Amino acid sequence: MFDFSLFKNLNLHESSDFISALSEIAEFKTFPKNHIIHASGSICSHFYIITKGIARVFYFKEEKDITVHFAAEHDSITAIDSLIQRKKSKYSIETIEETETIAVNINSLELLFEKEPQFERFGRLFLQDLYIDLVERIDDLQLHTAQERYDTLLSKKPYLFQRVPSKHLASFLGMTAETLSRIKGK
Amino acid sequence: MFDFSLFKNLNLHESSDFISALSEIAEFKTFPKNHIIHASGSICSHFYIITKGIARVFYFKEEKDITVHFAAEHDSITAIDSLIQRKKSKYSIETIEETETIAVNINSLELLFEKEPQFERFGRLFLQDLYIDLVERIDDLQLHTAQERYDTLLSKKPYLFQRVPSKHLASFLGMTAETLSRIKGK
DNA sequence: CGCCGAGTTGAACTGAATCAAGAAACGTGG
DNA sequence: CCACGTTTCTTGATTCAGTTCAACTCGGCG
Repeated sequence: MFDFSLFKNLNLHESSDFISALSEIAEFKTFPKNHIIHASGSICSHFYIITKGIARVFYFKEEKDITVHFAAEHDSITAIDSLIQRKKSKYSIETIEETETIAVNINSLELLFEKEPQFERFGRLFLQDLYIDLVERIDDLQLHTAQERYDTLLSKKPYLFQRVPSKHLASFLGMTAETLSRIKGK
Repeated sequence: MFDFSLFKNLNLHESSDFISALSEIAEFKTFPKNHIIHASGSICSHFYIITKGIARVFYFKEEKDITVHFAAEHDSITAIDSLIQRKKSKYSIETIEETETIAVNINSLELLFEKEPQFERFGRLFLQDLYIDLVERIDDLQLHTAQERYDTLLSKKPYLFQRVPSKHLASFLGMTAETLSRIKGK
């Protein structure tokens, strides 16, 4: 069985049955640095829990590479639009460091939800967390200056500034690389 | 039984059992114009499906009244943070016109999910729709000009421009009332 | 009729983007 | 392990979209 305690969104006490079931449809996968785990335009087949390393979700908007999500140890990562709508994803997933993951096949997960409806609960709770994250991100983008957005991210996820190229941080923060550089220089 | 065909997020063919169950925990409620249905700082007890009228979700950020959601006929409205986290909401809900709703008690809904886990599916599908909406909103705010955001909303929900005061549209679009006025004036 | 909030219009200001050029870091092959 | 070319980062000058502030108009309602 996999060690799902590595995944912060699961509460082990409440969900050991689910974890057993999950283990049966999961497998270890390791990817080298700067590797495209999932390419946009295809349906994303897996949901990944990162046990080591760091990765990002991004897409191209008018030729610009926009990062929308970072995931490090204990985080999960997937092409969320594909997972939700079961259609080709506009997002790609790329490792930033060499990355070790527990990969859960999404079709198998759907089958599990059908067979054991009580596990739907975890799908819902997981989406709820994602939703809250997204709401905070909107607040941030709509109501704060570049400096404030930088400060917020720095306090929430300081390790990103050590491990991720600035250009990706800049697009994630909704500013140009130049602006981020100037903010850092102070 | 209530006519849930009035709610676009439910597919009647797939979910008639769920609709029967939902009907038993729902009731009609009508609110006058400019009425606060739910006040921030309290836990939101209901989830509303609007059958007539229009309402908005808003909150105060540094004294400014920010609208984050509009709902008209066939839409649902609730204080989403309260619904998800079962805690005091930072959002308020206010009618813009006289509004008729089907009100579903959230505690009853939770009990229903516990008793009939197969209904969790609807909770998940509903959240998925919300999530997709939110992702589109982030894209919009982060990557488009005020003019483009105006154009997008005008094509998606033209009726808002007839029925909602401009100041609320402006805050929803992430711009000042002055900027919106200038854009409209062209 | 007069008031007040909402909407409009103009002028000045500003945060951040763009454009440009140079410096530093990176990885790739010899 | 170094040399080279490419990408990333920094720094400066300029521009621009959108905000702020202020004055004025309009429309609804007591």
